[in-house]
Amino acid sequence: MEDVAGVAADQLRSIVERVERLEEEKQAIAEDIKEVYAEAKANGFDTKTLRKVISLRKVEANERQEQEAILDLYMQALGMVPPSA
Amino acid sequence: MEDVAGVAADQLRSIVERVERLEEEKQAIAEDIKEVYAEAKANGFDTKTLRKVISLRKVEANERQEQEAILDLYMQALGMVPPSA
Amino acid sequence: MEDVAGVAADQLRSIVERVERLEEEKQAIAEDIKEVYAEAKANGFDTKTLRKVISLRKVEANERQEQEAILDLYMQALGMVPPSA
Amino acid sequence: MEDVAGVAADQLRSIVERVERLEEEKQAIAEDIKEVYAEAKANGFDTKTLRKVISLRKVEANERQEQEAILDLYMQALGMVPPSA
DNA sequence: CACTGGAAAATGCCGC
DNA sequence: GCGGCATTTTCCAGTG
Repeated sequence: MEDVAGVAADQLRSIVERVERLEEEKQAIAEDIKEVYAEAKANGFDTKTLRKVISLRKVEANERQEQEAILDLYMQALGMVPPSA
Repeated sequence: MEDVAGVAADQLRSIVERVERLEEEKQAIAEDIKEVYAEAKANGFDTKTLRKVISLRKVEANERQEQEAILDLYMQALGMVPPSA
Repeated sequence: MEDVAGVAADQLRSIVERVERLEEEKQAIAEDIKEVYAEAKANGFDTKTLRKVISLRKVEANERQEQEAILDLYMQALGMVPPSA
Repeated sequence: MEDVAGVAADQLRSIVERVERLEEEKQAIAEDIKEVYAEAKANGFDTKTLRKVISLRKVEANERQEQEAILDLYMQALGMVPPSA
């Protein structure tokens, strides 16, 4: 018989490590972002406004994406192929 | 001069792009994490418990940090320097 | 009927008042806490360290809770029921 | 000699206990507020909008207060007494 | 698909 | 007055 519990334990350890590793990376990037804002502030930019601008751009990007998705849908319905991806 | 309405447009663009790039990376990592959980689930692990385990480990690490921080404070109060960093 | 623009005005007023009342109480307590710290400072205590001590105690309590929560999860996973509450 | 360290320890304990007690009360009130929102939600109100309304009222209250403060200032400058408080 | 719980963002506060 | 930190609020993903 295989060492079932041992295998599960190994898997578990692997999962936990992978997640923790990824979360560390994510955290590191979050800190990079904070640094960018700090630098921007040091250069006289208002971070609150900056955040709002970036947030707005994200919303617009989402909307654009949705519109493209709808467009693709229509094109598929018409038997047309989408431009690229 | 490249200023538009009194702000350095180039700088602004650079900041926005850097933040957006970093946020994309962050998002990509978040998706990687989701994949790990999905795979774990497919292998029979209970994701809720997994998340709790990882959360607990984080809390424990956090407590260790807090203890160190307070130790440093005590040492400062006693006029001792904390050991290097 | 007391509805204005489709909403129950009386109910709305009641909700808003209750929340605002509670927020006032909360704020009052926050000020009490500040007073305690101010008094402590006046008696020669270092507030930063005090805050850290209290914070650490909170983290410890929190970890205990997390451990109990995960224990419950394990017991559930093993088909055992947690001991009442 | 008085038991200096002992006295300080007593004071410290007292401070910590008072703060923790107050924070518990604050937390209890926070939970009451959540309950009010939950109840409101159960009655069909949109909590996000409710929060916004209450937030707006708070801002307006602040503004009113500031205006009154200015008014008091002017009245003092003119040798007039403020109405009550 | 609504709800709960946890992560992220925003705000306010304290100390320097 | 500002920078960092803690709290609070908001948002979003996961769950049932």
